[in-house]
Amino acid sequence: MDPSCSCELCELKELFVDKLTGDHLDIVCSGKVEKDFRQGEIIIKEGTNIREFTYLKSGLVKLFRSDNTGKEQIISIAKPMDYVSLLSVFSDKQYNYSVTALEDSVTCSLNLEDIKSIINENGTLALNLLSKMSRVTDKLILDSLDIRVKHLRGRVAYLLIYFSEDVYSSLEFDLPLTRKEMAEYVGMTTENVIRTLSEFRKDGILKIYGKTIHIANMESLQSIAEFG
Amino acid sequence: MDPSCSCELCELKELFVDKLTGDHLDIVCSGKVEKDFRQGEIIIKEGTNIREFTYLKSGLVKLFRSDNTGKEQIISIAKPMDYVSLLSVFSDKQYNYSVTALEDSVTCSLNLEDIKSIINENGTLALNLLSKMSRVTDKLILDSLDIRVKHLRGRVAYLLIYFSEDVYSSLEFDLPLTRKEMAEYVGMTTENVIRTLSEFRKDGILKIYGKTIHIANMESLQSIAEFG
DNA sequence: CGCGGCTTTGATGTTCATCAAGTAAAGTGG
DNA sequence: CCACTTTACTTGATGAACATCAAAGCCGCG
Repeated sequence: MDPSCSCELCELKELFVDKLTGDHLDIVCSGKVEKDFRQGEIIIKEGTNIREFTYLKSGLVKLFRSDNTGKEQIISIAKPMDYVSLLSVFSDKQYNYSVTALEDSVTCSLNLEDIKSIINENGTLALNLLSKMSRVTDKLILDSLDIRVKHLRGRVAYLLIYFSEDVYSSLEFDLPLTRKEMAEYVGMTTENVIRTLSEFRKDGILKIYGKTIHIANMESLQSIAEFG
Repeated sequence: MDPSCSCELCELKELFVDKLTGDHLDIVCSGKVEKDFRQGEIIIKEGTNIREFTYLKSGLVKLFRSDNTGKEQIISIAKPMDYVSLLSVFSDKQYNYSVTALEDSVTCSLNLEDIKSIINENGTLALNLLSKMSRVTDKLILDSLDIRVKHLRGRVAYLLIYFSEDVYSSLEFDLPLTRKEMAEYVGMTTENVIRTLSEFRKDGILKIYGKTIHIANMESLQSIAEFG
């Protein structure tokens, strides 16, 4: 293996690079493009052509789409190793959603045609991708179904637990979303996100300092997320 | 190609069988199991192990899951050529949803381990599956997002148009779902499904004879589905 | 028949969005 | 660094959308 290829150090290695050999590895390694994004910057814009296979190396991003009236709906929050361009990549010509950076982020892009032709010749890689993709979309679908049946309190609780456990691994963290974005994610209004947070604060479940959230009673929060 | 293999006649041929050769074809053809189901019968039960790759040859089925209180939520309606066991197959050990027949149906099942090992050696098939899977799950995700932002009238209109255009290709058809199931699909109550249907009838958009629906004004219905 | 499931309609109450108004925080230009 | 503007956040009041509860008609089936 080419020791000069910095993919050696990438966390995606085990999923991707380890399955490649010789020419394929060269194609991927030499064709890759790393990009830095500052918080708030647009990574992918709805309607543009899909030419690359992009994934997130570090940071945090949101996937969202705009409806006919211009209102935004957040589809998903993705952290490193959740592919960014997994949705649509193999089914569509154009992105039907946008991606922006919630925190400073680094992406790595590979030429999609290259990837496709490599998959064509490498079944193991393909099976890996199928499995990875299946996991990601399954979670997305189940989450979306979950959100639909929950009341507002349950939705907000759900979101806070997600950040606490899956993203920051801490009971105290800075919310990477505005109140408005939280609303766009779980399908409610900004006002009611705020009201629900205030209720949680009054009930002693949360301590809130602007964007900083401290979960004081995780058990209550979890039971609200489940049954609320 | 073995002329005795009835897969020759299957509609799935172009997606699947055409990509296979020699031994692989034999494995798939000889290992396949066709099953008949009567309306209402259970095809797949939530929680059982995934051992087969199952798809629908004819009929109509519903995918649904049961929440902790026993209430059912319909995830999707699938017609022939929409894979039945696409969700979860490559990511999970067990089904996290059930499938039952809405109309008399015929399925064909292949051994999942066989399929996986074939994919492992056949990148073209894998790429096809990736693409097919991507289309199916993308649609599921976008539909779920759509439903979340629509009002009740919009959701019911949406469902009626789906049956009229995608399933029965006719302005008049028999609803394969009970009112209760319609409610479970679009996330509302049975009473409000009925009320909404009655409103559409009073507005001259529908004619309703029990389970038989005649769409009298498709344009109105479409505009309700889009903006309601 | 009569029982049980599906359907329908009406009355009532709750949840949530909308509207309005005000405070705090964060940029922006002089 | 301070006035100024803009954007985010917060709270209360009101009304609309929707769920829940209750009751009755319909229809197939034993």
